[in-house]
Amino acid sequence: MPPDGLHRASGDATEGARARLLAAAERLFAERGMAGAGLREITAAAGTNLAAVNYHFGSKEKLLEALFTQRARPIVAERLRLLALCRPGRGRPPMLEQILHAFLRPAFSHGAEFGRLRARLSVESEALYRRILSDTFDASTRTFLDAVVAALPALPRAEVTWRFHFMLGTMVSSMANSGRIQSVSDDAIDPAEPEAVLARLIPFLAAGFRAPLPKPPKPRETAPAPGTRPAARRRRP
Amino acid sequence: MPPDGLHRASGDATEGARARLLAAAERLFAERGMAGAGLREITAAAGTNLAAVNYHFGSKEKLLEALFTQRARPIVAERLRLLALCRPGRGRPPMLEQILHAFLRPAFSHGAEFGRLRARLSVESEALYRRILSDTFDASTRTFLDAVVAALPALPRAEVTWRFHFMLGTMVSSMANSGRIQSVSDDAIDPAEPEAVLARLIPFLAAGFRAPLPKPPKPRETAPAPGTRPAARRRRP
DNA sequence: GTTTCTTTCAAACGATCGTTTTATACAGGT
DNA sequence: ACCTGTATAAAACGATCGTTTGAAAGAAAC
Repeated sequence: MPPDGLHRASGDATEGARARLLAAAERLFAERGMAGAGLREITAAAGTNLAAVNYHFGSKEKLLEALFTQRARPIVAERLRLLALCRPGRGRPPMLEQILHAFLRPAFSHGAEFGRLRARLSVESEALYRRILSDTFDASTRTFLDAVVAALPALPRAEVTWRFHFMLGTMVSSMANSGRIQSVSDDAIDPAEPEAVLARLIPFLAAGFRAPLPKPPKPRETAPAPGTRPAARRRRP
Repeated sequence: MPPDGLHRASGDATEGARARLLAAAERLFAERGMAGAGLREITAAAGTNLAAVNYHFGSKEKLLEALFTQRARPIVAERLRLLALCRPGRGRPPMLEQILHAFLRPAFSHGAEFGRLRARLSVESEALYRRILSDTFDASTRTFLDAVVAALPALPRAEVTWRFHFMLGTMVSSMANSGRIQSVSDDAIDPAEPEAVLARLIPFLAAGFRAPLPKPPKPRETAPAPGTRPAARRRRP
């Protein structure tokens, strides 16, 4: 019988199996996906029995939830710590680059496997995965959206929100491909080091955030190019 | 017995089953992933028998390959067509925004499901999936990288390559989340329309591409922020 | 009609899936 | 020793997986 609902959440000496299961699940979920990584493979990599996952966590899905609630906490904490350290620029709000650094650095410096796993969940459409991501990262993300909005007083909040989502996509995709960009281009580009990625990513994103406002929505009919399908069945509310 | 290797590749009147299987696979692969979507679910959605996939395509993986080689061709063709239409700006090379539009528009206007499927494969690490993406899109992508390099003569090619990868990540993530951005922010942000996304995405990316060069690599130890450790696991606090 | 090729169908194949069950080993408290 | 709760072990559960088989249906040519 399992111990209790929290499954001995307090620190213990015999946490070996739990920790090894979390590490193995992090690696294999990131490599093969949630549906692709089997419990037998995970438990074999962790050196435990097959039943260990259901005993310690309750189910495969609960294992993923426990993995996220553990790995995300230090990332979110360091983000907020770095954000609090941001000093204002010449004007009142902190420099945009500082905010972006506080947001992006913890995401890149807490393990590439977890970054790949986050990227996997971010393209998932199942409700469980979207809820896990939302529960673990939405609060701090909203805090940083507010900070970026404050740092860009010339832009309306809606526009900053768009660009913030673009930034999230760039971040997630860079985390997913961290360590392997070899395709397209034979240039020496080796984003294994988080600092090397951030040194290029932050100026790129900061310039994008500071881009002038695009022209307001011209409601004109642009004739779609030949061969393009309508691409969307839009539901009428 | 299957007809032959190409399985009647030429247009035929009785292509109903093949086409319906491709459409159903596109939707379900995008929704549940390659490992998550079963052949029974796909064939049921297509209105065919379970054995139809193995008869018409040979295997589940071959179905995915056939799906990509069919869906990617019009996208790549329209990309190159729009690129050829790009007119030079004041200087010699075409405007960066025109190039980005030629690259991004076909990706967003050829079906949201296929965009989500591309996003799924882009975070996959298995060799088959990376090869499918590489075979279908790498050639045209390299052409556009060259065009962007030519449009930004002040930047070294390596830096443009970094930013091009950032752009690919933003594009893929925006395709994956097309139609559902509702998280983070309650602002009215509805990226169902491709043109609405492009109108915001292209200025954002163009400004990022035109960002000044980041400071050259500080070759020595820059003291990392306190508390941040280089991605390793840490001991009990 | 028959013959031949193509496509569809129902059924089954072995393998693997997540989960559960049953039993066993090992603690510490009394 | 005895009991009690915790952790691991091996085996089996039913379900689903991708694939294959062999027969039946359909279509066109003769």
